[in-house]
Amino acid sequence: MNLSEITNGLNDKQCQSVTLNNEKNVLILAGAGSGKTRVLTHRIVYLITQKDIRIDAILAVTFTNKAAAAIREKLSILLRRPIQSMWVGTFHGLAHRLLRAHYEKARLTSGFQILDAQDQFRIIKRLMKENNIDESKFPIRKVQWFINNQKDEGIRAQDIDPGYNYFIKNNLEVFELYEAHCQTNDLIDFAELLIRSYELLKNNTDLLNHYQARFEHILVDEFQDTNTVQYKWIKLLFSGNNRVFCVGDDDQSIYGWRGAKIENITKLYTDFFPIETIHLEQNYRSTGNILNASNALIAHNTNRMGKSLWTDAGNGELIDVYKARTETDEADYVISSIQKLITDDASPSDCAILYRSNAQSRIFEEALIKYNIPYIIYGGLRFLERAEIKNALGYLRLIENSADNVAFERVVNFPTRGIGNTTVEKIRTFAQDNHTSLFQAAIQISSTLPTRSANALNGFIKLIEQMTDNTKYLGLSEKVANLLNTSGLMVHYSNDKTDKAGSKKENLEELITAAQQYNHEQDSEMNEVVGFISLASLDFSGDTINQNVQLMTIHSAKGLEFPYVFLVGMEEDLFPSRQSKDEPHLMDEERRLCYVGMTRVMKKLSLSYAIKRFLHGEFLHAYPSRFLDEIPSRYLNKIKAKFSATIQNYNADNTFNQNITPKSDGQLFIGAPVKHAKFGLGTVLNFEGQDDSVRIQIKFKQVGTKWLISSYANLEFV
DNA sequence: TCACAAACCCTTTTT
DNA sequence: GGGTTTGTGA
Repeated sequence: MNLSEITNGLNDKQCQSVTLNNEKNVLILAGAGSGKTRVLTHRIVYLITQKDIRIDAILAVTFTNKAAAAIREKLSILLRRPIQSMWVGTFHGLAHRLLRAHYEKARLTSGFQILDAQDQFRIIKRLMKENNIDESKFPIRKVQWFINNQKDEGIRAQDIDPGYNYFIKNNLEVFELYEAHCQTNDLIDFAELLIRSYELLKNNTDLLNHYQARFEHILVDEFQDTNTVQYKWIKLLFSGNNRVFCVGDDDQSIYGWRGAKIENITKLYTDFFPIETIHLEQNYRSTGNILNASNALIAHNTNRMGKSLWTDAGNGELIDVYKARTETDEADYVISSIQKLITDDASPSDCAILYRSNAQSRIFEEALIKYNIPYIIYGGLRFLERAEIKNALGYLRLIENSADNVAFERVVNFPTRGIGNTTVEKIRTFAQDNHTSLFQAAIQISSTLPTRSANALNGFIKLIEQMTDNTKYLGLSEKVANLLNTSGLMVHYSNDKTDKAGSKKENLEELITAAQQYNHEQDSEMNEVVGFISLASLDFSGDTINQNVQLMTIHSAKGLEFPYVFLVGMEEDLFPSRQSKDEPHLMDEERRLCYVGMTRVMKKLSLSYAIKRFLHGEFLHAYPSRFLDEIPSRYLNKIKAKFSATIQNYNADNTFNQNITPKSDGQLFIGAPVKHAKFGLGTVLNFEGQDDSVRIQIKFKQVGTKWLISSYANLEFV
């Protein structure tokens, strides 16, 4: 590959960034939409093809799995060679990889498990209960928050001096209990992944030397989002003989509440001296009006490093600002605008609705259903965080590793099989006293229990042992399918009357599909099942290819772009959030968040707010967000009159995804009439995927619109 | 021990 | 409004 192939299509500044002397540390201050990910990937290609850097000498770190996957994909296309040995991933993913590879040195066993936020909450709750710490005085969420904050700072319980602070003293007590519990049970929470892998390297000089020598080039994306431990982690890996290439934008720092430190960018100048800085300010995404408005907004922040985006793309349309009477009116306005766009040939997936908090999604979801427009909501309760999925994974975990106590607790009496709290408490006590796993404890004490409990418990033990035997030689997805049936989960959710739409059962079926699609190669340090389970806790980004209107928080929209964006709920106390209004630095972060939201837009931005909103069970008066006042009105088109939204049913003949070719059997097409055993007659609205994983959206006459997996739904084309 | 109903709580953002 | 905990009766 020659140099011009790499720099082709890059502007001067981008080109300069990519081809900078490889003996230099580099900081790229890159504005929104200035092509920073592009620069990062092309830099890697440059190093490998022009400077003969080995593929496994590269370490590239990002924050989201989505971003890591995108970089990986781009690299394999550009380099046309296998890149498995290159470390590209999230901080959490790479830390996990390090811990798996060196678990003994990290004081872990090979079966250590990752705790997600829910698991962590449960454990803290139980520890507090067991130790008679009053939940009402010390809310569990706050305690959890305290613990995670300390860890994000790299601080352990032993490092804290509570002084005479009553609250810190109590939090600290739980922190100590929690640390001990996790250590004895081999549990690692998100923050622990980072701190533990940092300590691993710090305390093992030979290991550190090895990785320092191996990673000749360390590249970090979204540097403004690094927290203290992450920064220390990078600094530790930096020996002075290797080089860093950091990309960041201080105006897009929106994770301060999670411990991210913007100051880390400025610390680069001293800790990684000398470092070359390049500014990327030409924006390729948005129109002039949107950029000028965004620049004007962010200019209200103090302490910026200073940067102003520009474009040569022309002014484009003004930004619409819609004043709604209520949140229902707002939703109607947004969805009917989207419908118009679709009629004018836009794809639903070109449209995004962005909001400050997840709770705001519901009203838009309802309106989308009313208009019959396909949509997808990111965030909220993600697929793999749902109870039914976690229960299923609980069985998988227990079969894989009978010492997995978190999984044991989760499934021992689910579906209910007569093993009550009293019995579980006895098992816990025995396990604790004899330093054994809950499963082993259950086996040993079952004979000492009253007959009824003993029978129930023995039934469970037999079930797990049998499942372990029966699935030993099965592939991952068969394993999952098998355990769903033998555990009784499938039957339980099939009979679940509260699950009217059958969506829990559908989710379980989808889990089998997910297992089928799981690509094991990228986690070769682990066996297939462990890899899948870890993925389930670290990566919940589902498929992104779809034909749906995108709904998400502004936080999760970071790094993405959409032709049409509706930034909704622009009201004081909502956005900016009420919790931020008394603290200037929090308000600055809200403003950056607004800036991030606005700069996602390619063509047309609509802002909206309601003057009356039904919130927490009552109607509240709302005032327009201060951010609206901070945008000069010459960029705005204020729509004051009530939008006359007429609700029309979305016409299925007016197809919006004709670019998807139906399968050759010709049965599946948009508008096709189908029959489902349970839901009755319906019409195909949309579909995605291929072969066995085809998902079809159907509008049923009786039960409304649903997404079904065709291989399970047993659809009849009529 | 379990199922259901009533009461009670919260309510920002996420790897 | 909605998810979770608590209380009650079987």
